[in-house]
Amino acid sequence: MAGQSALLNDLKERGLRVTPQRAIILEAIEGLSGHITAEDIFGVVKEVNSYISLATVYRTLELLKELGLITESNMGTSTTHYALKTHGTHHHSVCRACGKTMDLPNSMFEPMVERLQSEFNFVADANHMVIMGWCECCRPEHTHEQDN
Amino acid sequence: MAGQSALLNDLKERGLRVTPQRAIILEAIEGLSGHITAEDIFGVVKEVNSYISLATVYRTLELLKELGLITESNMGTSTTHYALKTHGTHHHSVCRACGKTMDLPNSMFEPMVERLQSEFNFVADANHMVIMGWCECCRPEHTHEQDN
DNA sequence: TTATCTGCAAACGATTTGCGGCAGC
DNA sequence: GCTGCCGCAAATCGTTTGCAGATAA
Repeated sequence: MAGQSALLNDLKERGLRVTPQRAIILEAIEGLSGHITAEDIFGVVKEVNSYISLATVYRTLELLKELGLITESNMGTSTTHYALKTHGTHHHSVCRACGKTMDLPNSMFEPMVERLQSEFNFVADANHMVIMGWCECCRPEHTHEQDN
Repeated sequence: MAGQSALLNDLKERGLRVTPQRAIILEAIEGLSGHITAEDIFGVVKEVNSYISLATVYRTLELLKELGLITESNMGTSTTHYALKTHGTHHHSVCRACGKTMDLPNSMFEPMVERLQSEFNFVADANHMVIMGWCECCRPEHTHEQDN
């Protein structure tokens, strides 16, 4: 909508080449909000130009990761999910049984993040944390025995 | 040392076959403490009997997972790490830069786990959580801009 | 005996890479 | 025109699976 993608400007500033492929891929990433996979991006990209290869999508994701513009997260599947850093700080729960995900507010994690910092000198990557577990519907029996 | 592995007894009780392969694999898992990979186990197993295949290691891990005797976790690499449920409740921080891991006490997460349960009806898998971030030595600049 | 387990090797899905050609700058 | 980028196809890595033979119960 802004005519020029914010990510694209970032590339220019750093002296990297702005190619049509990169423009299309970056636009796809900005269009698909939330946590997306390389295949999600590839799907959108193909509709714009079917000659762009999946390898280029991966290479661009790798680049954006290095530039610190996107974050990677593992949602419990074999596929890596990506999200824009600007997507805002929030987190996810993923049900191990049914796979359902929920958004969790940052406030849920703030106290823990602060304690990690003050007590362990560890700066948690508090952008897109993923907590595995079981949702309301899928609670198994062996979740009670957590008291050792 | 105990003559009979606890895991092995569990298999028997459930009417599953106790094969030499399983005995060797279970012993290896109990011998290697902490978070281990399929290859770690395979390495130990091979020294006892070099004919046991990696596929059997994976099949046994799958079985133990189904029985709820081990937990799986993703430590930020492409390789899955496994740990005995009896290993005790504790968690890990993993540095995205240098890969260093630290053990974190359960107390660090308890308040959060309780809030997840009471406010979201979500039972977190609070056995071996992994928090990605940056350790003392590797703190990058872009960890300061977390105030949106 | 017989259902379960095994080894092997091939299949798998996600991701990476080598290479020759192409195109931003 | 140089260098960085691309598409392609093959390689990689961790993990899974089909099958036919072996073996615990």
